[in-house]
Amino acid sequence: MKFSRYMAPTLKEVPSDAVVTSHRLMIRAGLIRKESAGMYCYLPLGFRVLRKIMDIVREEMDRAGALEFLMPEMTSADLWKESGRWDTMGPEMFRIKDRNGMEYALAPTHEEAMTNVVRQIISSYRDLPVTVYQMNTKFRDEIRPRFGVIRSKEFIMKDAYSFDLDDKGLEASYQAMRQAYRKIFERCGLETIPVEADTGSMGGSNSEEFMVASEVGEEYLLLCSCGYRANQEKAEYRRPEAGPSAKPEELRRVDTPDVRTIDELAAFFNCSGDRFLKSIIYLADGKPVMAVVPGDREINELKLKRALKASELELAPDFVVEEVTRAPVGFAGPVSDISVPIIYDISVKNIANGITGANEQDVHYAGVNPGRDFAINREDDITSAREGDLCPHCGAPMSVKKGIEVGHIFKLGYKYTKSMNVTVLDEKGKSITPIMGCYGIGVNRTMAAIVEQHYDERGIMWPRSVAPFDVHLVGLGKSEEEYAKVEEIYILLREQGIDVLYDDRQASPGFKFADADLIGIPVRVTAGKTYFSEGDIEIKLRSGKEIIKIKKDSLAMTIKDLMAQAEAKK
RNA sequence: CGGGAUGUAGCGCAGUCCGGUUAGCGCGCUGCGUUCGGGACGCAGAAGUCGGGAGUUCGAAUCUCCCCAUCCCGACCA
Repeated sequence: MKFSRYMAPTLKEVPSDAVVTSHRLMIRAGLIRKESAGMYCYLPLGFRVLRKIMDIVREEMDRAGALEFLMPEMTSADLWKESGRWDTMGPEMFRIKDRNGMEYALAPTHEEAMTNVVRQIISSYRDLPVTVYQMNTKFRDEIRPRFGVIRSKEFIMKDAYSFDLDDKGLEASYQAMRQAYRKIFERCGLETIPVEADTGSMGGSNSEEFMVASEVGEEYLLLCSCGYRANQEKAEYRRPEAGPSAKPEELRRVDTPDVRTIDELAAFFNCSGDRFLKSIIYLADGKPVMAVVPGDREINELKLKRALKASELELAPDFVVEEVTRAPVGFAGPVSDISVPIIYDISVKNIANGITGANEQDVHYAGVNPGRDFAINREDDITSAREGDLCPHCGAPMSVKKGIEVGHIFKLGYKYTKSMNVTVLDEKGKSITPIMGCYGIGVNRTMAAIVEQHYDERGIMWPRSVAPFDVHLVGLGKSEEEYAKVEEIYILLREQGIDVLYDDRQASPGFKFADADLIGIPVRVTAGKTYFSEGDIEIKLRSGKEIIKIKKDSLAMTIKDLMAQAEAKK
């Protein structure tokens, strides 16, 4: 491809709305342009990269035996009603009507649609196991699209769904996908951290996310040297063996006029947040519950929901709090009698001489000791693990990293096959319900994540596997004759099956080098004055410094060797 | 949805507080010339509903009100 005929609008300056590195570089290198919030156009260079990623995904999915489909983007409301998600998906799902008033969803995911086709086709245990997949656009009315292509309203997802006869089969399908995912991300040049995850609104049990460590990640990961790794929303932690060995103080009432929040309390009592028993009233399936956690810990609502076995959980409105505690919001606590069930976080037990609300306006208790001043009848892990917490497996302190989720695999169970009534006959002619797994990769997000992991101050440094071109040929000719000589190289490389972007523009050398570095094609070939005088062509890797000089007849071979080496390193 | 910020040429910005003739600057773009190995230079140009609407005023990018859009921080997720 000749640069002069291409559309790769590189920029020196970044549009002011791009903040994170990958987003800035993708715009600067001319890969994408914003259409509007959360919607992006892929320009030719960007689309090439996207396609390379999709090719890798496709190869590995096919290798794992998955079957590729192409599903409609518009899915009828009936399907969603059948699974029950028409009501539960909420405003995140785009809904549209046709001229007859028929309702559809712009698919945010395809469990229903895939389950629906598959159930029409399978009828016997002989048809299973089967894993189907597609790469297609998903639509989500995100609360806040962000970070360019990392969180957008419209994105390409590879979504796969497995159908098995039993748990054992599901485990095998799940593991096959797990392996495929590892391979895919590895081939894309991405270092991923698989972590235990929550299953979210999709429903199901076992689940793992593939995370790319990054400052712009939206997830917090807890990592332990023993190999335990989990998403913060799921991560467990172990309570330290012995609590602080302070001498128990007398329980006493303290007047605390207008002191409510943990920050205000910490200032008032002049002590750190971990001394407080934060008591929050929730409505679990409509019924009030008090959750008590140390003041410096965050309640993890997912954990709490699970601990309470509730399907709906929300913070109680003020009037409920007032009713339950007989005091304004800010003075709740477990010491004085209270009529609602109380659940304690596991770390509450270790608090000595704590401080908590007295269920009375402007009064707190100090010198509060669990066991003596209140009984812990029900405790569970209901706060988020954090840096330094002890690993649930080995007890060592864990560390925290931010990550971008690029893939997610989970065992769905029977949620869709049951609600949508999918059955096959077993050997004995008896109807059985298959069990499902589901596996997603955010393709655009993967592209952004690759940039996040491969750049320097000059621009992107694409891994060869996903680079838009193999070679960036910089021509530095001045006369028509010199241009013709460079063009010979271009033709020669193309004839050798090498994908080359040839910078044939009339511009200064520095300008062309800067663009080459920005775009980040792994191999740069320069034909300039040493070529015109002595026939020396220069090869430089984007990731390296040294320049190899070479004659024209061995150029193609050398480049192929370089490419093969890069491949072998992986 | 709550909190914060921004909106002036394709991009980056100044001007707005304190209203006043043809709205500036840099990059990019067009033409000519000189350059040519790390974002060259000179000269000449093209390009603007000042986010939109209403209002105040002799006069509005600038003041007032309403609306819209975008970005950042929180709850959703690939």
